Amino acid sequence: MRPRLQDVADRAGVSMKTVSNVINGYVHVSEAMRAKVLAAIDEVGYEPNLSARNLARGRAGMIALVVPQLDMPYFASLSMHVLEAAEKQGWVVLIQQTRGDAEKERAVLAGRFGQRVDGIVFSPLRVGTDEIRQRRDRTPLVLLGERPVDGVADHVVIDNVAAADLAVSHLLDLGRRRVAMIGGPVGSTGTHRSEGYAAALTRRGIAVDPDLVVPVHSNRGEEGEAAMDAMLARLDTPPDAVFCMTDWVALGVIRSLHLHGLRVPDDVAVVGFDDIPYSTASTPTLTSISPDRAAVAREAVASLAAQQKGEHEPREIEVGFELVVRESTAGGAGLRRPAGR
Amino acid sequence: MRPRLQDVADRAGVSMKTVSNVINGYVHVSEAMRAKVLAAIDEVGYEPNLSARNLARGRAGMIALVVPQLDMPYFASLSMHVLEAAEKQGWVVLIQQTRGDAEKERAVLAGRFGQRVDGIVFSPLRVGTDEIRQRRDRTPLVLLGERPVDGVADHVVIDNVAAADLAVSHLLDLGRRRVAMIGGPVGSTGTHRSEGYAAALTRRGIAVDPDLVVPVHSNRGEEGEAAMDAMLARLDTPPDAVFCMTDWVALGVIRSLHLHGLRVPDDVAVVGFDDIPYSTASTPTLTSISPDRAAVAREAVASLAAQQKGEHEPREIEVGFELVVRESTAGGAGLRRPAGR
DNA sequence: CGGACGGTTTACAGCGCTGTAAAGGACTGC
DNA sequence: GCAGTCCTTTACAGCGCTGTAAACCGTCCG
Repeated sequence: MRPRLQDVADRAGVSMKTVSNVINGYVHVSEAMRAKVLAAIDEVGYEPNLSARNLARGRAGMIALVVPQLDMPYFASLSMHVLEAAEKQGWVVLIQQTRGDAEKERAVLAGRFGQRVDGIVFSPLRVGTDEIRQRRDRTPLVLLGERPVDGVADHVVIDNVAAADLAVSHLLDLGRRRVAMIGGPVGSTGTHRSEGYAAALTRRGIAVDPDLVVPVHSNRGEEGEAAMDAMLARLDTPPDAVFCMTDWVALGVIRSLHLHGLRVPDDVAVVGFDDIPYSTASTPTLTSISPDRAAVAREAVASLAAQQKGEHEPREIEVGFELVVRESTAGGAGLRRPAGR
Repeated sequence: MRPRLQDVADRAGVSMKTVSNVINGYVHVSEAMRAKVLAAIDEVGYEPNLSARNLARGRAGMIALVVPQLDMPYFASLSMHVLEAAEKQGWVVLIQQTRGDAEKERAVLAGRFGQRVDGIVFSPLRVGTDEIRQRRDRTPLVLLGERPVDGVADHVVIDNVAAADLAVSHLLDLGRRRVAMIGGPVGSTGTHRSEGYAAALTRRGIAVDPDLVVPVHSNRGEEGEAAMDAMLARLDTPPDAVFCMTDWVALGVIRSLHLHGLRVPDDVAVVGFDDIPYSTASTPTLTSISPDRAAVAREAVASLAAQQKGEHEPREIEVGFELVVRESTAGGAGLRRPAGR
């Protein structure tokens, strides 16, 4: 079997607890003792058993991150940041995917992690306020994303209304007037962004034209392309700008425009949302709303830490975003990578 | 405190072990007893403590997945598949990033997971055969990726030489003769792919032209774009095809070609590697080598399961790939999504 | 020189669960 | 009616670690 604490203790001729003290960096251990124990640890090749430690300590040293799907660029990037933020807190991260399955989401709330984790960072697509309120599990929980939570748990978000408003206002500032939107308002994901879209137009005295709004049912590029195709087939005059719910959709939209002989941004300017890494590799590079994902991750982890320390009043935590202007709205002249990273 | 097994037992008026049997689906429990216990579990709101269970069972029910960086599309997608394959085995997954840091990679080998996991899926960038051979930790380990491992541990790979050969042969089949390569051979990542590139050319009696080979130092699109820019600046006649080490690099290359007024694929055909999701959203869509990631994940998890059952002879496990032909080599006529998904 | 004191080490219980082995009951066949 | 058998339930130790409290030990001070 693997060496245990007791084996090290025997080897060094000390008590188990002293070895434990050395391992955990307890201060009042003499230098001689420390050296002797460390040597013994090395000799027997000891590694602590974390299950046992967790049981004894009553803490897991681990949090769960629950996201819809890891190969979606937004969640991949977010996960990366959560891993980093958690590491700084001394937590390792267990990742779980729901694929938007309501049953799996409920299982998360029902305590499927069984005290194996000290907290849960959860990005739900299906479960709502009621189900969250009724959960019995006491594991600290923090929610991400746009679904409303009505103060039943900590919630980290960006102001999607303001972000969409900023994106659309940017298009209007460029002189565009027929601004289409691809990707809303069906499904709650787009609700806030649709709201921002409408707000920006209304402020300039432009009415929302239903002909210029096409919903998509996933965030895939193909969906964006098909939606743009459909819109162009329907209209006599194409829009002069498009606001897209996500960057991936925007890439599809650009593709559609290109295949219809429309130039981006000369004929049609395009803005995306999320600022995925490929924004700078596409042709043209993509203007996009860039949420501060690092901040989302940091705040989420901080929330769990606070809850673990006993904080219990649910908070709504807002983090920043910025508009990164690239070729798909600003064009190519001297702007090959205008505000890129 | 949270309810424990004993609390449920008291409530139901049975022994702890019977409750345990019910929870673990032990067969020889009478229906009446099962119902009584389940009711008690529900009444007190019991959830098993997994740390305690793991300690008692001597198994963790968890594996670690160690990758360089989660926001790289290849690893994001791979991670998704590993999560799914692990779930089928009843394992949850702890994810850790190394960012290619040699120290962190060594820590993985040194047993930093301390029996908290039943196995490790590791995609190393730095550590080599020797370090792996010398590790003392006995946790089952399976390696992914192209670094050679000389039979010191299970290893899941695709045949990168054959894959690159196939990609380049495809370009040659199209009648291209000046086939450039972006992304090798510096750094071991590209070695096999470079080999396949050379093999395909040689087989047709074409010599490798060093002027047509530009290494890149990361897989970012910007690097690909810069590399292509440099090559075009250097050459009198541009290549008529480019084989790129990754899709992301290919997107940058296409961008560079576009900005130099070269048409893809009419003037220059482009092939990528990895088949990232955006391959179908770019303009043009991208021809690419598509490794069977699901198989990689499946085999990796199966390897850990086998090792846990006592299997000890390290194996080299090869999984499949395919060439997905899209617009960047086949062009647009009737081929808008030629061999897409 | 005795007692108080602070630094250092130890003994031991217990975290919550499961494996083992054995006890308890019901049923079977002779 | 009794032993043998099978199904069901229980008792208990122990997984490997840490927290608590107490023991130990040398030093300092009055």
